Order: sequence, then structure tokens, then C-alpha cells
Amino acid sequence: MKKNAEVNASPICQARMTGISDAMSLLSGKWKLLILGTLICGVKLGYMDLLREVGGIGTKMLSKELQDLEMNNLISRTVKDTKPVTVEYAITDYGKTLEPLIDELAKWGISYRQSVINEWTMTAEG
Amino acid sequence: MKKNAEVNASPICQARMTGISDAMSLLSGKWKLLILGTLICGVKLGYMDLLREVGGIGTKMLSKELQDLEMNNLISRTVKDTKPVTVEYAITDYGKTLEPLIDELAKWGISYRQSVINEWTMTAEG
DNA sequence: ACCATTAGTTTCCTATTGGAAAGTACAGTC
DNA sequence: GACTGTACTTTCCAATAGGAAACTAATGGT
Repeated sequence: MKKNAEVNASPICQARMTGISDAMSLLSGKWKLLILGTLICGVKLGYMDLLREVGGIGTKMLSKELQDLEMNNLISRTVKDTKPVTVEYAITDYGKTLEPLIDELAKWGISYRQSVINEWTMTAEG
Repeated sequence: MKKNAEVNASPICQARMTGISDAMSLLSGKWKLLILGTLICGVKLGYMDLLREVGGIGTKMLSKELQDLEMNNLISRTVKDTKPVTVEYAITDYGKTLEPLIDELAKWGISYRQSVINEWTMTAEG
């Protein structure tokens, strides 16, 4: 019988799935992980620096994503009283807890690209 | 001077950013990582099993995401000649290379949820 | 004949995401 | 007084993502 039984939903598995959803709700979208990656890679960056570093992003998305990330305490925003004013964005300690995740993502992406290039080469050769 | 200079774009950093983008192009969206997580967690699952396990997903999204994942060789699809036909979805060896990433994501999500619960408790107490 | 089950596809709709361009505000430079 | 630079916000629009419901198709059970 076992109609509609959950085949696989051990408590551990369930918690993992909730974890994945929770994490994605903070990190989803095209830009957040790239912004965090940029800030983790380097030092403090100004708004215009980020606009240049995060290739392709526009002002609206950058502002919005920075606000989201700041609200979740993943980055900090500091207004310096230079003339003209500059703002420094930096990764917070809490944001740094994402480093292993972002490392894995970058690593996987790099090896994925390599595997595509290899397929290619094989096809061209074979 | 240094107008429009790229402050932070070391070659390593650049490669990481490309990696992040590449990985996200395969894994973006609400469901792919949950489906992969479910298949990594367990054994082979049928379509209806996945529909039950991946809470909230509908038939359209499940079909589409399964196709995407299969196309990228992250999961396998095997039609069994039972009556009525059943289909077994399983993670591939290549899909398993995402395990560290998915583990990190789940782990981070779980600890994030815990930190929110703690804030909460503190507020209620304080 | 009718219902159930597996595995989908198709249609129609809404919501979210993302982007381009222009505008705001303030201060220093030529 | 015009232009440059930083740091945004606002508006308007297009594309994509996502969801509910109905439908197809094959087969077995009652």
C-alpha cells in the first residue's frame, strides 16, 4: 500500500532541504553571490568600484542588492566624509561565513567550464 | 589618476567570478538545487516520488527542471518497463560532484535559521 | 464503463527579475 | 557657469520564472 508515502524524507534530509531553501532566499538572483565574491576576494570597495568590478551590473540592481545584503548583515556600508562623499562596502564577519560556500561554487564553476572545453577539444579531435 | 581602474580584478579573482556565473547559470532558480539535494540524499526516485518529496513543486516545473538537469548530465532518467511505466531519476557521478556545494549550502542555511531563532529569543528575553 | 496510477504536456495567467536611461543631490575643478 | 565625480533613486519597459488547472496517453483494477 503505502500510498503517498514520503520515500526519502528522513529528518536530516528534511532539515537539509529547509536549509537549502533558507539559504537561497537570501542569496538568490543574478548578482548577490557575485557581489559577495568580489568583496570577499578583496578589500573595501566604493560604489563606483563595485559598479566596475561586478561586470555588467547597473546602478539600480547594485543599489538594491547592496541594501538587501546589508539588511541581512552580510555586508557593511560606511559613509566616509570625503568630498565628494564616498561609501565603503565591506564584507562582515557574518558574510565571511559564506566563504566556504562561495569557494565551492567558484571551484565547481571553474571545473565545469574546463569540462566543457575538454568535450569540445575531444569533438574537434575525434 | 587611475580613472576607471579595476581595483580588485586579479586573474584569480576574475576566474572565480566567471566560475560563480557559470555555476549559477546551471543551478539558478527555485528548484534545481532542491531536486539535486533530494536525489543526493536518497536513492532513485520516480516522478511522483519527487513530486511528493520536493514540497510545493508542480508538475510543469518538475518536468522542466528534470529535463534541464538531465541535459547537463547532472541526473539520469531511466524508463522501466513496468505497467504503468515508471521512470527512475538518479543523480549521476557528475551530479555528485555538487555534493560539497550542496552540503555547504544546506549547512549555511541551517545555521542561518538557527541564528534567526536566537535573535528572536534574545529579543523576547531582553 | 469508470476510476486510479504513472508520467508527463499545454495553456493561461501573474509575479518577480532585471535593465536602460534619466533625474537628484552635493561638492570640487576649470 | 559648465563640467566632473560620487552615490544614488525613479520610471518605464521587457523578459523570465513560476504556478494552477486542464488535458493526453497508456494500462490495470473492479
